[in-house]
Amino acid sequence: MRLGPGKIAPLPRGQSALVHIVSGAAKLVAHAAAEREQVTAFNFSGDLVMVPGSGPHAYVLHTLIECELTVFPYKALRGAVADDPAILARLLDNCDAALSRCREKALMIGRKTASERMAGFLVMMAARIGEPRGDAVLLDLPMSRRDIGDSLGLTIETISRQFSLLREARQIATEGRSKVVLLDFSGLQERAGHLAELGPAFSSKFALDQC
Amino acid sequence: MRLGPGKIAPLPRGQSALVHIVSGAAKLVAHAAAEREQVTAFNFSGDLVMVPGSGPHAYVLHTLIECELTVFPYKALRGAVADDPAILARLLDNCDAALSRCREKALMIGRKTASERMAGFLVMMAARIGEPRGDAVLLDLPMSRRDIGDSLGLTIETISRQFSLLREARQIATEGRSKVVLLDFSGLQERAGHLAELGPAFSSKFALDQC
DNA sequence: CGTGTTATTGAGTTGTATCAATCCCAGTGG
DNA sequence: CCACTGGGATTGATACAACTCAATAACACG
Repeated sequence: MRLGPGKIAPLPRGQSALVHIVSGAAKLVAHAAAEREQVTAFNFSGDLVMVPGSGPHAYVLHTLIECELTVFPYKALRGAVADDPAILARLLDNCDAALSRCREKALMIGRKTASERMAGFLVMMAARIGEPRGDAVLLDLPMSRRDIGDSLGLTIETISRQFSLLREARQIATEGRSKVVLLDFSGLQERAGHLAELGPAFSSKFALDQC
Repeated sequence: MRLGPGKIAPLPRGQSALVHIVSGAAKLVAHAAAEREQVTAFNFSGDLVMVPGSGPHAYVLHTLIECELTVFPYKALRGAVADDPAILARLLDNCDAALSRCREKALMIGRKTASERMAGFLVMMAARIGEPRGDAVLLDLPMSRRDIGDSLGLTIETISRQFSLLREARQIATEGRSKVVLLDFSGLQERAGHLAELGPAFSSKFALDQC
């Protein structure tokens, strides 16, 4: 399946789906109420995303840029591989990594300031899609300020102000709407309040989804 | 392993552990910084909890009341069952349920008001440890106001004020510090902003952990 | 080079945190 | 059985971080 940017992935209704992002970038969105959305995860090429089909809130997978997707109805897939230890183990490791990231996200949203969340987001994105440029890291973010806000539990205005503060602090530089240069990576980690480096669950490999 | 109330479960350092709560109740705590903790999950008898051993923040399992625990070093367990599809499938389903709950929690913390979070918490706890009493549901909460606050990303004072508001609204009644009677369950669901009933991932069975 | 969308910046408001007193229970010992 | 006691809970007053509303600026696209 190929989708243009800003599209909603057509998934089977009423049941969970496992989506493989062959290429592109997407966001998994939970709908809390009208005009109140929470971005559960950002996903990039190679990721496997579990999209819940039932529960107290509705989930939707939005493309950020053009995407190639492969969609599996989860229940059927789960039944078909019930006696294939290799695939089960792979799914388990993916799910475990996604759980770790989701917990980190809950901690970030629940107990961190806007400044700490912003720095944590940039460090996380650097681990996912950052390209080293000497001492600095180059990021080309496919998501809007609104998406970042919906991911961190903040408003677009607060995101924008945090970008401005980080620019003033000379920890980042921005080029256009989407490009960000992380000039002081260790400073950002410190600002994020991280105790240690990000582990394997936060890198690109074996990612069921990203937070 | 048997532990009294308010104890920290002794787990192997530097590696992840899978803990089976044979009996009792516990909380999984993430340490953001001094005096800033996030309760990642509450767990009750029968639960399997994954306690991450590495990552950007430190995790600890605290008992709330007396507990019997069985601790497995996760890496060793994961290696030992690598070709056992039944156990892998069980772990996968547990992990999947935990991920669903953690996502709901992230949504709750990121995009809901104190009132909605409090109602959501009570509905969630009712699904876990509630006892029906005619139209009402009886809850005996093993955790303190501080624990609830650390779980919902709020302070003890805000939790206390929300309890008072719910009492004034005649949606709950309280007896002593720990007992809560949910007098208007559907009203609480509505207040929580839930679109549908809680699904199987939120009941007691097959719970890797609770949010 | 318009034109519409997204981002930035400013001013003012608000929900929750913080600080500070009580108050109330659950143990403990008399 | 009941006073004592200490930690948790409640309530009130105030502060502040982030939200909301509003106006301008910057970018991307045709």
